[in-house]
Amino acid sequence: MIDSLSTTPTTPTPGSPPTLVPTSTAEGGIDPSAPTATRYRFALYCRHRHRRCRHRRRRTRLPDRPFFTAGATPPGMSRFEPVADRYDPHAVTEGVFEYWDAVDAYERTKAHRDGAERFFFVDGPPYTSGAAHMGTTWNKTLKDVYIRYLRMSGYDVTDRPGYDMHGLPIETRVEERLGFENKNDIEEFGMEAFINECKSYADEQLEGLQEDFRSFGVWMDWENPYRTVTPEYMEAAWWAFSQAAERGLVEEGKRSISQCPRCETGIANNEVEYEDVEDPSVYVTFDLADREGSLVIWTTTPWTIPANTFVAVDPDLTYQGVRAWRNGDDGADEESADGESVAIEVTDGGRGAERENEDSGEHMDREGGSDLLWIAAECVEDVLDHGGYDDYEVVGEVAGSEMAGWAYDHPLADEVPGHAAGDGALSVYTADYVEADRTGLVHSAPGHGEEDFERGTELGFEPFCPVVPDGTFTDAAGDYSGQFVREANADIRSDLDAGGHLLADETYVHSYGHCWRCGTGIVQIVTDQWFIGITEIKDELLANIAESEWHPEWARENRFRDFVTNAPDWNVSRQRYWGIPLPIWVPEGADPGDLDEETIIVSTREELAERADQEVDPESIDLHRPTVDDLTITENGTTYRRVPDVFDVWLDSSVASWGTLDYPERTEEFEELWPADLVMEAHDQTRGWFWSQLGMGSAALGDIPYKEVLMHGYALMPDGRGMSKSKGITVEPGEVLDEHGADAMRLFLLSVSPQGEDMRFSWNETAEMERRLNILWNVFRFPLPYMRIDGFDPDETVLADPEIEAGLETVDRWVLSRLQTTKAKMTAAFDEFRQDRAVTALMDFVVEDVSRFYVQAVRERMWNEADSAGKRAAYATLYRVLRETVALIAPFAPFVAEEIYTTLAGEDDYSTVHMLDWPTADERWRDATLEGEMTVLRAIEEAGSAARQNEGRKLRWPVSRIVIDADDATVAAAAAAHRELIAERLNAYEVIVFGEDDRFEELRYSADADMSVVGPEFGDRADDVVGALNDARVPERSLAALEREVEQRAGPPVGLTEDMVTFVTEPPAEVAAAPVQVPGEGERASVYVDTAITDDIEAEGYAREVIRRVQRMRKDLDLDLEERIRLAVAIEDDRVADLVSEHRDLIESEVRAAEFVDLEEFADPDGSTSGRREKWEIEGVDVTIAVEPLREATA
RNA sequence: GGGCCAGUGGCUCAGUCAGGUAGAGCGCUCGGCUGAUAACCGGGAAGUCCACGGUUCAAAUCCGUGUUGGCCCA
Repeated sequence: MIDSLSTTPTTPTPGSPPTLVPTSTAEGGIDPSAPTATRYRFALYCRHRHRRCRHRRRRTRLPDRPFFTAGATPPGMSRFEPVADRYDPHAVTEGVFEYWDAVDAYERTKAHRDGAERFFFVDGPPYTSGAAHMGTTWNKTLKDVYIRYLRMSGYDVTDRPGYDMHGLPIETRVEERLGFENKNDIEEFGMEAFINECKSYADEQLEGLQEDFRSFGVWMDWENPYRTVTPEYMEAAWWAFSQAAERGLVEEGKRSISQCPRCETGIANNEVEYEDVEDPSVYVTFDLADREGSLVIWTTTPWTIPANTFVAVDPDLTYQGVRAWRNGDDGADEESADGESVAIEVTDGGRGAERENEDSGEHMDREGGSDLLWIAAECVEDVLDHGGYDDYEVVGEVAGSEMAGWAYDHPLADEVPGHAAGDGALSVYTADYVEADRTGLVHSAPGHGEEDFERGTELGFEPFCPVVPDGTFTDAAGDYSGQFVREANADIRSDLDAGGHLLADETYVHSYGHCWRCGTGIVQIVTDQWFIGITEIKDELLANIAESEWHPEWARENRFRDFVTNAPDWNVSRQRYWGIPLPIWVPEGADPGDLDEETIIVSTREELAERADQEVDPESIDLHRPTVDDLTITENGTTYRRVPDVFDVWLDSSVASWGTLDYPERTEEFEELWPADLVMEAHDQTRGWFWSQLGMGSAALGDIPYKEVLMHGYALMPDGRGMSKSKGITVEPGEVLDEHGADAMRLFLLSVSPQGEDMRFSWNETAEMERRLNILWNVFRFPLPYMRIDGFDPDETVLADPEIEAGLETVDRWVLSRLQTTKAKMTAAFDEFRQDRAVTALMDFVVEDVSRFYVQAVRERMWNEADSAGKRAAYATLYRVLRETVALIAPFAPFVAEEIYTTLAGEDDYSTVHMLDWPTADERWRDATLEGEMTVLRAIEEAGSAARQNEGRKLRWPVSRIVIDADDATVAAAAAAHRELIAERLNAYEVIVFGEDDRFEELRYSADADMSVVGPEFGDRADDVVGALNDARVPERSLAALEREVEQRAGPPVGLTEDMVTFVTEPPAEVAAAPVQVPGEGERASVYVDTAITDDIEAEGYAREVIRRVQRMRKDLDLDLEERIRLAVAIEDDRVADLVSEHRDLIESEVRAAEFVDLEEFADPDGSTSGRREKWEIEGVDVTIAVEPLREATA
């Protein structure tokens, strides 16, 4: 089955350069050596958007096409080759899938870590029904990112995926498919045929899941998953069960269990799903046998009354005997005895009240108009309201303990003649499950309820259960024989009513258990089942919990510990077909109920072959039913037959930690690796796999099977609702892949905390991730043309070379330092299972630091044609940044990482990015001071930008000077240290910094007057004083200086105080100001931008306007980067023309103009052929620009 | 019915452990840039920190009650 998915691996070419699919087509239409051709990289790229590309991907991989072979392209050709203009996730994914196939990337990556320290990860097996939903997708993506990270960190990681393929869910799916209604249909169809159907169904689903997981780039061992249906896996379960049996933990016996009447099998507590349903809510009177009056009980399951055996009371509760009567013609909601009006809440719309009216005569007759009822004291009024009584008086009061022993008559004695009787039955007992709720007396049927069963066993009652596994009454139920229990409710209620025992008949909405698969309401019955005695080793379980480390920690300490503390014995037997058969053989004809002592529990196929009476080949036997059903064992004259049950499917996955290692068939890996280093599942698995593994591991091996747990949450809808396939409330992973691609989807899923909290899926955020990948793409493709033109060789031009290092500029050192900090942050985040923080750190680095700052800062250097130390240093820096960034993003976005890596990598590099070591912070390149300074500098830049903007001065126009007036020494030092950079970023001729000791002396201060203070203070002088205040400009921010100034104007004495004025800073004319907000520190400086225009500024401004337009035209003409042009610029303003001509050299070099001529000299004055002529308006001046490529013009 | 987790601008979340002027990205809006160009940069508006009560000089943060959502249990 798995084989059908396998591919013939291409023989790896050792040392072959990592080239993507070459860009020529099979037809050879394009010369791959032509460096400027804009060709698409992926020869077999499929443009239509398909749901999942995987099928086609497989088919298109044709090994006979030579260009699929790694290394087919001449070495070096693919390095720095042009890439698509825009990040196209589908194209990238397609190409990378093909590349991975071509070079066997996965196999090589694993082989690369052969012999390294082992890391034992165990995959929690998804159940094979249905496709991967968002939750499974999130789960597998998380597993993938950690496996990839661990591999890059040097571990040899086990990555065998698993599939949970047995069990009731698949049986019910197959039953639906075949149109079956119950077990009978299966028996008629034939067990073997049915099991085969189940197997093919599970296989089909498995295939779909495998393809789903691959489609978003999960790298696990898809060729070799563990499957719970294989003989070796089933043997792992047998072995474990036999180990538990050896410890004496396997028991058989009667238990009250939850039974699904449709599936006709017992189900585990954790398979019961609770749903709100409307049930009968009846108050029933049990007439006392040896004294006057009745006990009142309440139940929502009238069908359990035939099995009533005793009534339970709380020994410490006070019970009252009350004589109650009805007025006869009143409704139910009259006044109660104490005169207070009581509202009666009935959910049946008052039918109870009507009935009471009709029947009241009967009660009146029987009890002379009143009833004597025994009820817990605090429940009296409530019960009487429900019963429609109008008044009452208390005639007796006893403690519950005193009621013990009171006998009563079975209320359905006539209908159920075989009811429990004798030996102390039908009387009152104390029990700890009684509460002062409803009536305070509890109808107890040890043949049904779990607590009733336990208390009944204590009291020595043989459980009376007149119900068979399909939920129908047996003959023991008398009149109700053959009826389905819930359907008998109506008859039972009317019989109770007829007998005068129905005090109130209402309905009640409450949550009630249902079968997790088919949704049928469960019935609680007592049957013979097999158990693992978990409760016997509860202390050990709790102790073993402490051996595991959980993320988040509260998951273990609260949720899991509570669950384990309350866990009952594990009912592992199911009366079904599609599962691992119980390896239990019992003596033929032995009585069920006490079999533990005489059973044979087989642990392996080998053992089965040895002990079975029939010929068995341990190599080939299929352990499923019905094969094993026919095998008998005869020893010491006794013949043993297998019990027909199969295991609870939870037992299957509980043995995964050794089943995945094929233990006990193979022992070596188990001995080396067990227990698991890490498991990773959603929080529903506290009751599921985390629990079942703990139980089975402890029972069989005395140990918890995993050391570390990452417990993540559920995938929710964008609006916070839970997803539900049946209700059509889902976000389908396939849709997200189509819309945004695998990398963006993964990045979103991984950007959410994996620690216990639910994830709301967000289309917006996923789109945002795609956008950020596009930014990464742009950052990556930006230097490629320059690197190519300049023949940059990353193996020669390296940072380690002192000459290169000498050429590094501040921004280079800064971005390298930021890279180190980012690596350190990411590693720390990964190590505490917060890969979401790692994503954030990386994306911030790429977007904020590299794209928004570094690339902007180095553009000029790269564009310069001349070779320089600075340019080479920039190449080396950006190359290093990109190479490491791509390694850092590889676990998260494996496709785009590969695409970028293969473009950057050379012959000596690994063939896939995923073979790289996880980059670690190199302290040599880390400079915390520089990072701090640059934070300040960027704040200054922002302030400068804001100031420019306020003045309407574009960045293209230089400013004469920028003044930074810092409030503290750190900021002043940072600004002073990077004057040049600030000048460059803000396009200023000069940057002046003032610190604490000296101030920007051109500043003046004015003051705003507070009229509410100044007015009353100065009376009729107020106008003069305020006038003077408004005009005053003082060189320092002091009250004294202000006062002197004001006194000069308004005449002394003035006497200003602090509360009268607010100082306002007044920069000189044409100087714009803005505050500098340093992140995390607040306002630390002011920036002043002098926007006065000079001839120099105007000249350069116009020149840059011209340059920009010429560049635009080059672009429009689709000229190559290096193409020389002939240029003409005609400016219809002589003054401006003169100014611009001052910068002729600048223009020539910036736009690569080889000839600067007059418009008339153009070969084609219209610019309609090779060149272009356009008229622009720059700051109100008309400018005509003509451009033509020199090559064409001279041709 | 009980337990655990969560609730912060329109959206997604940080900040809560350790109380001290509420932050980011997206979106919106205004502007800028222009050989990264369907990209990029800057400014701005936008918050009852789920509600109520308590502790405190001071609460998004600590405590209590309630409420909404998710998971688990009965």
